Amino acid sequence: MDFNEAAVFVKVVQAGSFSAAARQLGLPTSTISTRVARLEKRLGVTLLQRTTRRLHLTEAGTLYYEQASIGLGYLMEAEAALDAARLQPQGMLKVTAPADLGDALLAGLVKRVQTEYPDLVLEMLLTDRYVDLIAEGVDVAIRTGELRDSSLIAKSLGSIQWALFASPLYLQQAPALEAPPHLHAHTCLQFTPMGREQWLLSNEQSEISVPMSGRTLVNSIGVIKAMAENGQGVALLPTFICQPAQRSQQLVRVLPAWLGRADAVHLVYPQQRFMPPKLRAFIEVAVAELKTQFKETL
Amino acid sequence: MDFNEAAVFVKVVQAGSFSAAARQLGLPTSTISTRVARLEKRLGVTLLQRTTRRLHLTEAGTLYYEQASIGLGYLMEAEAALDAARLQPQGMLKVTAPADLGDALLAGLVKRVQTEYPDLVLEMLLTDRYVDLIAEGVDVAIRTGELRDSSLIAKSLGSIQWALFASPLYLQQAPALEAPPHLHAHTCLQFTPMGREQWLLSNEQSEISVPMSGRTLVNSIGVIKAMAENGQGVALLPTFICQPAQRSQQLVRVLPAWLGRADAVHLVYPQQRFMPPKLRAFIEVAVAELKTQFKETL
DNA sequence: CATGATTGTTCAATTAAATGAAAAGTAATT
DNA sequence: AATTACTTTTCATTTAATTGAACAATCATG
Repeated sequence: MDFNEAAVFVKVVQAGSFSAAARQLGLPTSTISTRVARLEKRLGVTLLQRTTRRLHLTEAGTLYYEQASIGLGYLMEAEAALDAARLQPQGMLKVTAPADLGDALLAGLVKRVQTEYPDLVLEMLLTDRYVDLIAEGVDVAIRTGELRDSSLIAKSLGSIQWALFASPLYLQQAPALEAPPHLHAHTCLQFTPMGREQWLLSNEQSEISVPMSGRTLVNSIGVIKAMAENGQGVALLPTFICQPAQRSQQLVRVLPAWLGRADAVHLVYPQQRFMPPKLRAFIEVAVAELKTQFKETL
Repeated sequence: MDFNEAAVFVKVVQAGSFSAAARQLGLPTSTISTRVARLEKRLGVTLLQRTTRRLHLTEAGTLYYEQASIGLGYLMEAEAALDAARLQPQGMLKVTAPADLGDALLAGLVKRVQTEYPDLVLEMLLTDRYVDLIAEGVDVAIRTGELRDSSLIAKSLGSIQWALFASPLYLQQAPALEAPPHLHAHTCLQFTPMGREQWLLSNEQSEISVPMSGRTLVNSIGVIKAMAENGQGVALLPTFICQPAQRSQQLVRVLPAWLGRADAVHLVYPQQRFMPPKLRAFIEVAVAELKTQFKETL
């Protein structure tokens, strides 16, 4: 079954002659002649009666032409629809990110992307579990930490710096906190994925492991931040998330010379032959927006 | 633009894998792979995301598939419609014939054709003028006399024998009519297309030309026959047309040893690669029916 | 964990299609 | 009536597509 023969036949009918069809299709007349003849042979009917320098569609030709031309219209429509979609970023883009990346950060990202590309629809999938992008039909992920899947393309966004925070009220009432070992005398608000046993802190000279009592563990950075603001203890949190609370003096840095770990942040997406415009658009905006939020990776 | 690529792509989607599509299409997997890749390159988009031994239709792929599969459906429908039409004679068949071939003969022909092929619709174009079959969209002609267009296929039906007829009543009252020269004493009812000047008559030994007075000329065989039956004169008419009148003794042969000309009769139709079923059916029945009506050609 | 089966991709050899040129036929123009 | 222009068809040469085989990766089975 060769649909290109049908396409040539339909064009011949529309153009009124083999020669005119050849000109319109940019093909030699011998190609037109051969393809129509081949179609007639394959179908076992005469579609065009051709003598006296003129063509006459046979009844079979008319029957075939009516259906075939509609079909070809759809096929061309299919390509036109793709062309239209390609020229501007539009449609649904599905993004996955860690649930605790920070509401303000994600809200800001969505706002900026959709301001620049009004036709884009974003579906954010915030989850702590590993997401298989291809299997789940997710276009792009924001991932922190070490990357697992080497078949994906990764684009660095910087890194998340963790640091110690507490409220001024808490610090007024609490024992002195002048070095990391003093933390064992304080209420430590632990982020469960960070680990239950210890906090690793470092300064320019050294690194220290502070054992944790494990009394307060929450797997939500937002809840831990709120508890810290309420004076319920000392928290180890991403610095970029606490910046607004620092400005309003609800939180202050504790032991500022000592830092938690730094987690790399990447955009990751599947390798594919042709980059969809909406994905390219999203990546461009996300990089511009998020690089300002995270610590520059050295 | 290569629609066969689209067909392969659509089949891959429907089958769920390249390998399954290859089996269903009877093509090697390398052909499937190459054609889909070529389609993606030509369209400039990724239609299928293919990793981990599974396929995922991209959004572009979905967009394209929806339209393309409808289009291909129409194209296959076009072929199916032709297949159905080919298997039984049906539809309109346009036949041209001389206007004066005889109502009974033509009525009989139409009746027999349509009895044997109930789905055939016959349009009879009875005319004296030359009909260009292809230009006028006529499928087949019954032609008498010498053929003009050698590009048509001709199938002999026999020949029309012209002979002298008159009513018994006329002959009772008229002068003796025992040899062709006696005709000048009679009223000769002339069929204009036969010629205005003379009647050519022949027997086994010789041929004679009888000059005509030209007083009664009509270009309708039916009218001449009716006049002869009314006793208005002697007519030179096709024998097959007069057989019923002979049986009822309204007409009798005059000078039976002397005959007019014999006109060959043919079915003629355009040469074409594939004989439409309805034309083949008509020819078969027309030959069977008409050969019994005309004198067998030696 | 090793093996076999299945997937999709790539490449050199084979096969098929496309093409330019020429031919035959017809219509339009001079 | 002769010439020119245009049509469609055919064929040898050129070009492109198809294919079998091999490869790499993954899944299912023992």
